[in-house]
Amino acid sequence: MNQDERNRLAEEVLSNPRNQREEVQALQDTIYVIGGKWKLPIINSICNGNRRFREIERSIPGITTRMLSRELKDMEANKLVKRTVTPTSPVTVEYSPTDYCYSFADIILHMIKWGKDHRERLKER
Amino acid sequence: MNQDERNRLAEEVLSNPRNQREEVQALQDTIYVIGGKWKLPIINSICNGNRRFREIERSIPGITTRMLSRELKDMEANKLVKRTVTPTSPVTVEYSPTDYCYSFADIILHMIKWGKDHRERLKER
DNA sequence: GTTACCAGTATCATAGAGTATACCAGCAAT
DNA sequence: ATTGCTGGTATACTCTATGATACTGGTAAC
Repeated sequence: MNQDERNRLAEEVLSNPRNQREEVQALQDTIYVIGGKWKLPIINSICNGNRRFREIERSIPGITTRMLSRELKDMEANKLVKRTVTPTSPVTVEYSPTDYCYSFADIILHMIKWGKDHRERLKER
Repeated sequence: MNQDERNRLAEEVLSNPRNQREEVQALQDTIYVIGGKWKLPIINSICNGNRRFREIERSIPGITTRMLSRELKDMEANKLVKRTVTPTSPVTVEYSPTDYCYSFADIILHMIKWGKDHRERLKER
């Protein structure tokens, strides 16, 4: 992201000093939806093409079956993912991203970038 | 953020499918640093020009003195903010953002934008 | 018939994130 | 002398997000 682009976004997003309250609100709303340790990694995994439960599970080191199950339910309720069951035998379950889910792409990309830069910075010492 | 810009960022950040692990790592590192309910609102507040303890506190509805105190200590230890004491009487304490702190600007801007868009979406129903 | 994969659920335990409330010393203004 | 500001601490409590472990019912492969 270059400075021009950042300025444009800042101008679009940040209104005037008076609306700081509104901005904090917006920030906290977002944190509420994608907060916690696993939601963003899950969104990222599904947006990266993982669809099946175990596939998603394996793609996220450290997550437990229980947490994945809970988060996916939560995210399905919030229309972040779509759960499709195909009645093969045994049943095939697929999770797919919604448009809503993709609306976090920018945030996730920036967070991945930050994390990578962070590692680099640590290495340099 | 337009599609071109997004593609450029995606290309820069997302390597190839083989490095999904690394991406999850990067994402989780970032979540670890700015996770929780208050860190991002605090960073945002300080980057917006708030400097004094009570000033920051008042700018973030709902936060308690204790949480702000804890988080600021944590963030100072992690070089996210700088604490300056001026020996006036009584002493004046100022918190100021470091460059490191500003490196979250993009993420915060996008999260504020997401939160605002989210509210709009809810209104429309 | 044993092992392994799928998509989960059930149960129990726990650290630590977050809340509530009160309090402190130093100073200024009324 | 009382109220209110500053920059916090202290104590006690709740609660929920997360972790660990085990289990299930169906299927297929060896």
